[in-house]
This record gives sequence, C-alpha cells and structure tokens, in this order.
Amino acid sequence: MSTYKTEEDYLKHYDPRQYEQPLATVDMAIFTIIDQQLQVLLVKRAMHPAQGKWALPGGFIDMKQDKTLSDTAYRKLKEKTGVDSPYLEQVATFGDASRDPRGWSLTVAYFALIAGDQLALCADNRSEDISWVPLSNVDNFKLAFDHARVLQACHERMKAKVQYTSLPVNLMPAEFTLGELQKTFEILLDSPLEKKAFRRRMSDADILEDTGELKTGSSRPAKLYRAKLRGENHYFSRLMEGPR
Amino acid sequence: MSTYKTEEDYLKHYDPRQYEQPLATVDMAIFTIIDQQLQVLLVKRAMHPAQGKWALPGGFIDMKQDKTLSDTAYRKLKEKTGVDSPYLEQVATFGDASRDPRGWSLTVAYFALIAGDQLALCADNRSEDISWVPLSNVDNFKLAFDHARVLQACHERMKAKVQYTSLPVNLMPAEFTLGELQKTFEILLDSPLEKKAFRRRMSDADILEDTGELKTGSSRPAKLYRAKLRGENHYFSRLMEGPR
DNA sequence: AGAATAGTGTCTGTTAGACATTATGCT
DNA sequence: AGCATAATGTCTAACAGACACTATTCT
Repeated sequence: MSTYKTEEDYLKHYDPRQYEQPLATVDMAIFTIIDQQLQVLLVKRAMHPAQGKWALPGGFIDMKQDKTLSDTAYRKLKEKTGVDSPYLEQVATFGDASRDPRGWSLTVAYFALIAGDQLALCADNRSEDISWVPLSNVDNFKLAFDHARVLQACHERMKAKVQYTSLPVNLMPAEFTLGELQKTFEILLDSPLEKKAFRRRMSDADILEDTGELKTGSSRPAKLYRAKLRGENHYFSRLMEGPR
Repeated sequence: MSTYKTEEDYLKHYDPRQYEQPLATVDMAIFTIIDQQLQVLLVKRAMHPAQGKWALPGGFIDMKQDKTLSDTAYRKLKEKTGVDSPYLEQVATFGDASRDPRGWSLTVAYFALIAGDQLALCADNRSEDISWVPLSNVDNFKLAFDHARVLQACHERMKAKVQYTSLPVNLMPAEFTLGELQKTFEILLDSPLEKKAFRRRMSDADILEDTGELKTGSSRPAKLYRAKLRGENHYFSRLMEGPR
C-alpha cells in the first residue's frame, strides 16, 4: 500500500527526477527512390558523440514540443526534408546500456517513405552534411551508434511489407502508370515481377483509380492512376513471389 | 561544431541529468490458454498512480539490473509468473505527454506466450492482486493508463501472426497431438479451421517431429509430436483463412 | 515500317477448402 | 457393436506464374 492517501497527494509529492531515466530518442530511416535506386537519408553528426560519423536522422524527444512519440518523428522528418506528410511507420525500439556512450539509452525506430513528387522540396537541403545514399552503398558508411542495426531492421520491415501490402504506392507521385508502380515494387524488392500477375493483383485489390488521363512518351501512352486512399495499405492474402 | 576537442572530453563533462527524459517502462501482455480460452495476466496496482486498478504487468527499466530492454521484459515476466523462457516479442512503443499522470512517458509493449506445461509454475502466484483473465472478459476491467490500447495492440499483433506463422506452437506443452495444436490455433484465431488443410499445412512446413509415442484417450490414439525448434516461427506464404 | 512499351488472353501448376472415407482405440 | 476421434483420399475452385499475343504511339 502506498503511503499517500490519494493520487493527487501522491502526484503532488512526485518528483520525476527521483529516478534517472534512460535517454530516449527517435531515429528514422527515410527512404525514397532516386535514379531507379532505393536511397536512405543520412546525416553527418555535427556534435559529439560520434562527431563526424554518418547516422540516421533523429534526436531526443522534446517533452515541451512533442505531444506524442510520432510528433518527434514528424518533427525530425520535417527538419531534415521539409516534407510533412510522408508515410510513417514505427518499426521497433532498441535499448541497452552500451549503444550510446552517454549511458543507458533507447531509440524508437521509424521508417518513412517520401514520394517522388515531394522530393523537390528537400533538394535545397542537400548540403555537405546530409545526403541521400543508395542502400547498396550504405555498407561503405560506418554508421554511428547501432544505426547499422537499426537501419537493417527498418529495411527488412519495409521489404517484408512490400511482399504482402500495397506499401510502394506511398512512394509514388500523385499520378502514375502501372508500369511505374511495378518498377517501384521491383526496386524495393530488388527482384523482377511478372507483369500480368502484378496487374491482376492491383486490379483485384481495387486500390487504384483511373484518372482518365494518359501519360505519353516514346511509345504507347499508358493510363494514369491515382491511389484511392493514401497512407493506408491494402493487405494481400498471399505474398508477392516473383519468378521462381 | 562542438566546443569539446575530443569525445572523451565531451563525455567527461556530460551530465545525463542535464535534460529531463521521459519515464520509460516496459509493459507486457502475457498470454496463455486455460479452460480452452485465451487468457491474459493482469495485476492489481498496489501503489499510486492508478492504485487499485488492474493493469498489464510491467514496470520501469532498471538501469542497474537490466543490460537491455528485453532484460526488463524477462525480469518482469519472471517476477510475475516464475517462467523464464517464454516466447517473447516486442510489439510497439507508446509514448505521449498524458498517458501517465506523472508526466511524459513511454512504454515498450511486449507480448509473451506461456506454454501449458509451464503454467503450473505460477499457480502459487495467483493471489488476490494478480489474475488470469479471459480475453473475452477483459472489457469488464477498466485498465489503468492506456493499457486497454496497449493490450489491444498486443492481441492484434498476436492474432495476425497466427494467420501466417507457426506461433501457436509456443503455447503447446513439450509433446502434443495435431488435434490439440489445431484447437490452439482455433482458440487464438477465434475461428474454426479445416482439419485436412491444417494438417497439410503443418506437414508441408516440416516443423514437427513425430515422437513415436501415442496419446491414448477415449477414442483412437493420436500421434504425439514435438516442435523441431522452439522459439522460432515458421512463416507461411499464405494466410490461414478458415472456412469461407 | 520498326521500335518500344501498354495492355490482354489463356494455359498450367499449386494449393487451400470441402467433405467423404477409412482407421483404430474405447466402453 | 457402436461411438468418438484420428488420419487420409480426392475433387474443386481460386489464383499466381508463364508467356504469347494484340494495341497504340513515336521516330
């Protein structure tokens, strides 16, 4: 039994500084496609610890500014990219005594997808200390803290979801062709897909809307579609398998 | 640029109390099957805040005792149930300014599955203030904090995984029949399954081992199986759908 | 015309659902 | 024998993979 009569009484005497808490941060893997390649945003750390090392964008929860955990994620994302309505998904939380030299720390990892047509917004941010890096090249960066592990978890979760949801739609501009959408799936999965099977799957899912317009190019024009609902994924009952 | 020359220098002057951190806890939904029903362990809070209310077992990360986040989860689980090698999976982290009256807090939610044959261990723990509650009855408990939401997330994740993994094997005793395993799937999914489809699925997955023994009862004896590997799940490429 | 990409028709193999049938122990 | 449950045989519907074929625009 508590020594306080009421909860108000207890709270009046409660000092949050009584017990030291772990450091709490949010880190995120922000993915986009540039030059037909999956890329992730990395920042070069300006301050200690791990000064000069590349890391996932992120930072401490600001108990003043952030009402919720995802506020922290959205705030960091806005700071780094200027984008404010990406697809955002929490992946996992990593916490232990040694991942940060400042002490016991935990980080809540998110991944974000930024559509091609939002990318222009953050072009001016491409300074020396912030850069899109192809995932195929990320091994050449010695990431700070345990960010290699965090990034891997984000990448794996994202790839897994591409196999059974319509997740890649979130990387598309407002209007796109089925060919472009398929290409996006293929880049994320790093594996080719059958055209007919892919189109059947999309058609059965009923998640796309014909705009009535056509995209003309160097060959037969393709129908332009838009997503019926953005931000929400459709779940398929089978995995997308690709050629055997 | 930092004002410190080296990282050592920076760390020497670093005071973790400089910035107040959110309260960090681990909460868990511990599931088992009793009386052919899915049940979850709830504890009655002995202390403020939310004194007297029922809640998911959990508590603060102990930076002294716990090397990692999952250490906290295992420690709490051991304290409440006596079980020390359950199936344990992190679900999500919930954090905001208002979920705990003491201030900005976050909780990392886990779910655990306890096999039938480990249950005896915690029978003596069934005191007034800790109890297995059928999930169908949990709505009658006004859970503390945001634990209703946390429990719901744990339950949904668990149910979803039953549809495409061999997760329910972790709720089985060391040896079991296919009929018993199917019954466990059905309890978790809250939906009947086709016997032949179920057995074909298990057989194709090649995750069970015939013990050579039989379980006799009031009718034809059934073969006893054991899991080839405990703690690891098999992933199916299709969802288990049940009758249409 | 020929290149290039969009879009469709259709065959096949795999597998889950349905349900009938056989098997084997118990009382 | 008759009941109860275990275990299997087998038909069918659904659907993904494969790939050929047609369609439409551009140069």
